[in-house]
Amino acid sequence: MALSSVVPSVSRLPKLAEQATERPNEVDTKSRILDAAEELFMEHGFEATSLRLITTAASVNLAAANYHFGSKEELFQAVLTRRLDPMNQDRMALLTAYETASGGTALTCEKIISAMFIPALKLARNHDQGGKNFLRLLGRAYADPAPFIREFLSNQYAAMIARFRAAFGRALPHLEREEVSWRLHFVMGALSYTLAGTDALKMIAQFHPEEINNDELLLKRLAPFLAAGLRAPVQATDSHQWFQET
Amino acid sequence: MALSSVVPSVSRLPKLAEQATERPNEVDTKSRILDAAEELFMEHGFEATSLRLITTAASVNLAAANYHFGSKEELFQAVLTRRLDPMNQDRMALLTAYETASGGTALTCEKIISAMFIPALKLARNHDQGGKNFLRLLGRAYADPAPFIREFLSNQYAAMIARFRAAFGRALPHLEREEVSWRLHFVMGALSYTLAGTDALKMIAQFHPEEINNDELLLKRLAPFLAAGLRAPVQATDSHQWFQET
DNA sequence: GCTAATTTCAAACAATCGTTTGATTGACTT
DNA sequence: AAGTCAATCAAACGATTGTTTGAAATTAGC
Repeated sequence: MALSSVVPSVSRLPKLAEQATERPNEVDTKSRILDAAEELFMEHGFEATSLRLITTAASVNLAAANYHFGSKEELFQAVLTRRLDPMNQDRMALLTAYETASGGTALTCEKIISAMFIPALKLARNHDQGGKNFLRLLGRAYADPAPFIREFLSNQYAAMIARFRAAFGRALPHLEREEVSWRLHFVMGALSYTLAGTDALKMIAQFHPEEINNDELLLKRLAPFLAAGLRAPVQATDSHQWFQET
Repeated sequence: MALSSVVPSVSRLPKLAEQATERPNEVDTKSRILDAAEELFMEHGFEATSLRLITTAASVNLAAANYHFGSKEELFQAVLTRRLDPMNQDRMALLTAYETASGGTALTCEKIISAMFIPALKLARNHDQGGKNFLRLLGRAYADPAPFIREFLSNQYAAMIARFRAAFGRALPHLEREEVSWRLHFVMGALSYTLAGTDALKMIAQFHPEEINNDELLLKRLAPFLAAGLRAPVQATDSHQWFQET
């Protein structure tokens, strides 16, 4: 917070021109902290993860976390932005590509859902970068009550949500704007819950213990479910069919 | 933990036969702690809520929390059990009532979803008991990474989940067991995410600022979405229609 | 009214938290 | 070679955490 520079210079990073064959996993302190923090925040949550746990796992000094990121909250935000920002950029770029390819005709729900999920899937496949850990961390962050987390995510997602709400509105012209907002909300809910929870992983292990590419299997189950929900007929406002006891 | 009795006797609870007109909100220490903990756990999460915050809000001594509940974790579990156990009992009882009423014919998805949601709705309507706070707390707990929370919820939900999975299996005979498990998982996800998040409340305030009975409006949007998703056609296992780039 | 059990209370416990400090290291510029 | 500046380090900061203690207060049983 009172740090002189959140982005310090690169004078002493990797001993400069060291032999590349020396140690392949040797990266700068900043990235080591981010990697360790990503895994530990996912495993224990924000409050329950101490900076000492993170810096020990990263094999760096305790003060390095505050030096490079300012505070624990800023470190958490840095962990999220590192992957979340590119992913949402990919989502919007893919949606734009679909729309220009289709000419003037409205996109199908399937296409729009693909534009949301393919970038997430691509991130999850980045095993060398621990992308799968990040998706679970993201799902947890979405349910975290801390105000600074909710504000941060709200800002990060605002542009993408607005973009996809407009696309769904064109794909489902018979739905009023409010209904489209609700259904997009439910889509995001089922997605983040599935990515965050451990239950989904348990189910995959139960039914397909040999399966490696978990996330594609997961989204292949989720996508038809969501597309059908999006296309559901609207419920009459005064209807009580759902809530009569018998 | 090392307490002599987690369930102490009732020797000094409400000053015994005090005048009922004295103070209507005068309840025993144990309930005061539970009420304050329910609200504060929902607002700040488990780790970020200190026992001093809880006991101060409840106007009781700090040591009373450990005396009556043993530990902070046991207090959290007590907060959950107090409402979760009766709600899940209600859900299963309602499902049984529907099944006996229908004779031998299988229930519709709408009926089964009703059996899941009506008890939750009934709990949310208990304004004198702060039931709405509890539903949001429950949704947050479902995304909490703490192992003792996940184990506890898994045990609490196991019987109900198994009961409803069987009902959905009979309602959707064309789906294989694995697919039914997945879709039930997605239903639980959209529900808990919607109940836990603040976004849903913001949307209600945005579109219906005058509306009071928020939860019924919310579930009236959610139920058709989920029912359509449950009835969605199955996706071919080798199909790639969802994930091709163009 | 007396004893025993239960509950409340103020105070302290050891441990851990995020953050800061000041010195030291090492690579760069001039 | 001297000096500059970013980076690392051990150590400590004050504050807060969950939990425990032992005495005081209140109630229940007889």
